[in-house]
Amino acid sequence: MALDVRRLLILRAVLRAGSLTAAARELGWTQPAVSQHLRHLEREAGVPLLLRGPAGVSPTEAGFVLLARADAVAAELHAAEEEVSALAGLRAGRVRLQAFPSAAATLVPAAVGALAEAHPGIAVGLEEAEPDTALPAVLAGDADLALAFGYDGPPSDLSGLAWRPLLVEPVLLVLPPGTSAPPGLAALREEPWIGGCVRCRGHLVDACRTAGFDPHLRHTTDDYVVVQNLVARGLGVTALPASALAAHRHPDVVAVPLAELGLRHVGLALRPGAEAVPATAALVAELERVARHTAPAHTLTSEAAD
Amino acid sequence: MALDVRRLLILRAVLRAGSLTAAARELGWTQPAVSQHLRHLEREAGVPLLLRGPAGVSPTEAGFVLLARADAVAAELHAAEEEVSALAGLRAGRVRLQAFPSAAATLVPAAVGALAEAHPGIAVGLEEAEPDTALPAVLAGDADLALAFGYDGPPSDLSGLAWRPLLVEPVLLVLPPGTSAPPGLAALREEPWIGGCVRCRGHLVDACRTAGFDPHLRHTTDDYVVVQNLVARGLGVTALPASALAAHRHPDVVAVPLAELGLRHVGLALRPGAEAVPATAALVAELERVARHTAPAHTLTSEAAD
DNA sequence: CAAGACCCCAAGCACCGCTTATGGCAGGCT
DNA sequence: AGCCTGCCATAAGCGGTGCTTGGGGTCTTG
Repeated sequence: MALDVRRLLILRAVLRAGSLTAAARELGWTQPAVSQHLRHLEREAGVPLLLRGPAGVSPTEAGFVLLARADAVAAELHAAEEEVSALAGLRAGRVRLQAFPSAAATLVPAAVGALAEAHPGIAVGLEEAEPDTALPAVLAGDADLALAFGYDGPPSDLSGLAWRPLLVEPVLLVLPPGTSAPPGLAALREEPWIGGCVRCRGHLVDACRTAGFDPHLRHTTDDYVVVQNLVARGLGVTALPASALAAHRHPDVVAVPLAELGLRHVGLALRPGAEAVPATAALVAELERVARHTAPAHTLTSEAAD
Repeated sequence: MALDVRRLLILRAVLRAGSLTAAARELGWTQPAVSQHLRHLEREAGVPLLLRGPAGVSPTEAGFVLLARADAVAAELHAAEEEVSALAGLRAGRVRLQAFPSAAATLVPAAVGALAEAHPGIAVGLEEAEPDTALPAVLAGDADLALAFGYDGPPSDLSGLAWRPLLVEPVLLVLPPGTSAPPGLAALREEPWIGGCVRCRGHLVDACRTAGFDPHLRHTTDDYVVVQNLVARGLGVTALPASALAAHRHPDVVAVPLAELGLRHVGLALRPGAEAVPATAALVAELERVARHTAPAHTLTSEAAD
């Protein structure tokens, strides 16, 4: 009593063609092949579906009922092919991207803009999120792509995710106006420090400890505009990655590269296999292109020249 | 790019189960079987449909789209099975019956009534029609069943139709009140005759010619009530099959059997194969049952005893 | 009356599609 | 840490589905 869907579609072909022979021609088969399928289908149905006449076949009531259902199935199938074809051809698709603030301000608009121009059907949804929330979101399937970072290497909590590095950028010391570049981090041991996001703060403390002191964290904000305003007023010193300064640069603060602050590795995290999804792949490619073009400016620009 | 419907349903099972292994269990297969089907489906689609994780799979956008389509297909399939099952179980169905007047007045109501009681879901549509129109209607598919007749044998124009005999009935001479049974047809050569339907008229003329004369056909009507009223007024004589008299019997006319008038063969015409359609078969069986019970009354009743 | 259309049936064979067997990978338990 | 147990993929083998060819029957058509 379980009907075979394929045979339902064969029945449809037969009824549309008007005879088994004609249907077989359309399907590229021989007539007995169609005949056997219909016999099976009739056995499954338990009811005759066709009346065989000398000039072709005509549906019984059951055949007519199944024809209507088969038409609906064929329509669904056709629609499915259309939709998948649109997804494969980048005429449709949706990518949910989570990115940390400074990347959301620099890389993302350029990449998403270029993608929107090349493929208007692709809808990119951006959500600003630090790696600590973005990576689990991708893992849980709540996002397709996370623009994340790690210090001195990829993020450590990439369990089950693939990592595609985009760029490596220096971390710069950010000092109040008029300050001259210190010889090293240890020279700033008595200064009040401004901490950024969780991950950045942790890295800053690590770097200071390596330099031999625990920094006095007087202020904490993950907003790179706020940070620079505080520094500009002389209320503290801090460290910022190059891209944060590229996103916004307070004209008065002094930014100098310092090897002790290490490097920030920016990249994309996605679930294994997701790179083969066309829309995702297109956005990844666009982000990689943008990163290639902007990375040299970040990594090579000597901010000390300011 | 042509998607296989069955694989669509397999994808559905996988996404509902959450993993290939679980889906395989549900389908009664092994895991690699499901894995291969999905690989084929993804190749057909040209797009990844699933992201494989360590704890099962989750759909990509394309997979999600196909899932929705597969759900619709499954729903259609299920509905198709329901409908066919109802047809097979006589819980639904429609039979278009064409019957000649006297059968429509006797056999049909009894049979259709019994069928309606036994299977309320079966809808019988009756159309009154002489064999000359009923048989072509069945052949053309405009009717499922024709209650028809032939004189001295089944109808001659059964090209391509199957014939199921129901009963054989005598044709009776119908005479005005007070008339006594004539020795033979030839004794009525000078009487004014009343002709019935085309086929009946033809048979009457044939019988008279065999008896050696051409009958004077003064009146013509296929309505057996009208015929008897004319006879009752002494306006002519005629011949009527037993079932016409069973349907309506004018109290005054005299009806006597006469071998020269031959026998009328009543039966069912249907397209070959149609007897296997449950609803049709049920009506056929009911008609045969009714005919078996009423036929002896017709054939054996001596109307001359009136 | 033969030719051509339609159908069914039977037998053969190829390939699809399932199975078994094996390996890799990630997470969770002891 | 190391094993164990999920998960999935791959490869090889084999059975059965499902196609083909070949032949026969019936009804319409020229």
